Amino acid sequence: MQMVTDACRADYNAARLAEFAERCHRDGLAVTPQRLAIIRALLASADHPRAEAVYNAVRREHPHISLATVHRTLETLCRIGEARKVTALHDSARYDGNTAPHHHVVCIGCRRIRDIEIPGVERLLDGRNELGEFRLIGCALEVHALCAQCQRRRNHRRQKIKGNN
Amino acid sequence: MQMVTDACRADYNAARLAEFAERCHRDGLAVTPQRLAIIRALLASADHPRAEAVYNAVRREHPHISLATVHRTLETLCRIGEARKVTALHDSARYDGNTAPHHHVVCIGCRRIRDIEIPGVERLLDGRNELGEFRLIGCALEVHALCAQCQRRRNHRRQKIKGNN
DNA sequence: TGCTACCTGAGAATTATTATCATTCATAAA
DNA sequence: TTTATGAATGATAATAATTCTCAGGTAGCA
Repeated sequence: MQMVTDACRADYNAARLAEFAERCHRDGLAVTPQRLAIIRALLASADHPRAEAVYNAVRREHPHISLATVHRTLETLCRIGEARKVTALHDSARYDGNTAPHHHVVCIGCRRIRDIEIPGVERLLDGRNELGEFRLIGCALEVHALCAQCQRRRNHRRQKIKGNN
Repeated sequence: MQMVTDACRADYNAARLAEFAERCHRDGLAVTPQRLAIIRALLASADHPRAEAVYNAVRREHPHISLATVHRTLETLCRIGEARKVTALHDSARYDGNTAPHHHVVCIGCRRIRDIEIPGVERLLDGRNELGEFRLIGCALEVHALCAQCQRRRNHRRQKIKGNN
């Protein structure tokens, strides 16, 4: 596992950059030096940085870059599928009075949440040594879906990739 | 599924309130009208409300309650296990340049994130009709664990339930 | 090279949450 | 029942993360 040499990683990152540029052209997005620097910083970081960490990394090359640009660009990268937001679909904390073990379905359109029981999720983690020195506490499965209402809505006005950046 | 009558639900909620009061006494927490109102509002809401929604519900009975109290109390409920935070362990968005399908381990102590491959998660969702009118997009499994460093730290200064509320 | 729409930087605005602190109150002991 | 005391609350300030606004700049195309 993780037998990735530096050369291999460099090749992968170069491929990802090319893919990014290509996708930008396809979607009518400009390939700016800032965007390139931000995706490079993201690819270079082994952890899962927050916007500010990316900002600090990029600032070494682009001392005048704005934090707002980093936020905007990271969201753009997620929208076009060149990055993922690790943390949840919600910008504020949601609470659940149901203390029985269960999971959640979240509508990626309206962000509504519904409980769902999915037996066997915990069992997938049994005897997995990838956890290494981590001691397992529990897990939460977030199912991403589109509710009926949002399906209809999307079918009408098809959302454009370009969005409001 | 969901053949829960109103009477049944009322019984359950009453039991949960009693459980809450008992747990407060055990942990040295005061059973205040505000706390009772907040847990009642949480139990009564079918969705997964944010703090402000709970605030608006509780305000009907307690017009003078403070939003800060609602935030504090919801966190307290989570701490003592009478509620769950649906959304993630992080207060700010984390981004991941790895676009290959994978999941995440999060340390509940230091909030560090690590990628993990867990085959078969998606398969658990195949042919599940609980999704109903939701159209499946994907899913994200967040494994909660304690990293080696945080395990050592916790063994030293054992965390107390009462916290700093 | 010039046009144009998109992108960026700067900073204000917004939103969510937490901290501070004086006052009030729940609890338990007298 | 009264009283003492530490904890909880309300009001508000502070902080933190993110988004908005808009003037000026630049990528990409003709």
